[in-house]
Amino acid sequence: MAERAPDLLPGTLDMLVLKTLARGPNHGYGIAQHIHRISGEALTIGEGSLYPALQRLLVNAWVRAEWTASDTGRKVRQYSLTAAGRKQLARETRDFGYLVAAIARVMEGA
Amino acid sequence: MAERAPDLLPGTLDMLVLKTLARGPNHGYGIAQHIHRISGEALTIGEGSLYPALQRLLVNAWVRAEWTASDTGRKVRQYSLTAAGRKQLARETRDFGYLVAAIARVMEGA
DNA sequence: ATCGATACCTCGAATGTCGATGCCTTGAGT
DNA sequence: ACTCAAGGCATCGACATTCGAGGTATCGAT
Repeated sequence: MAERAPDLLPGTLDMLVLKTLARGPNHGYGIAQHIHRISGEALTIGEGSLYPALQRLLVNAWVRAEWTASDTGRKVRQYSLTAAGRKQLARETRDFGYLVAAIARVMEGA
Repeated sequence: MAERAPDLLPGTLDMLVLKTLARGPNHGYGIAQHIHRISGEALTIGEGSLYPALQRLLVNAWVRAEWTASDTGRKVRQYSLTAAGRKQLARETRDFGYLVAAIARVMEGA
């Protein structure tokens, strides 16, 4: 019965993660927090969405992962964008723009 | 392995269908064609997506269906928007706007 | 007579999100 | 000393949606 608005537009998570990593390497939790904060708390990335997404990106070699020690000596997994990831980000950004523009045309009832 | 751009932004189909019906009653095929045409051929609604969507909308009473005879005497199923459907369209349109705005904030790296 | 467009619908596979759960560490509060 | 929140990684099963293919049928034109 609930008509909940989704936390996310399905299919856009990979793009958001790539974009976040384009600002510099980051770890999983940090990525989620950055997206949450910069979106004005509108977007909340659950861990059950985030880690599968990172796996996808790893498999496609769009990101690279490395276990490192954080400033406090704690182990964290640092993700960084690859060259292929940068290309993929450009592709997804462009395609997303096309789709939104197409939807806008329908919604404006031109 | 294919990096195809999706035909649709998942989760937006119901909204597009409701919006199309807001212009007046239409039948399934006509809805798909309208969205295809007005989007500049960017959006293609497969029938395997369309009819399940129409079922969802029927179940929620956001649209009404009626078997009628077309001008050529052929039976077609005419769908039309209900009052509840109009409200739902407003909701989805608003929520979609929020989501796109939130994504834009991330993508602009504000 | 057959072909392509119109028109309806269902099915299975693939994909992606989401909430719950589990494990571990660090730091702050009591 | 103990607890508990927060940070941090990850997986699992349920659920929804899209998508291609398949199935049926009518109509107009070749």
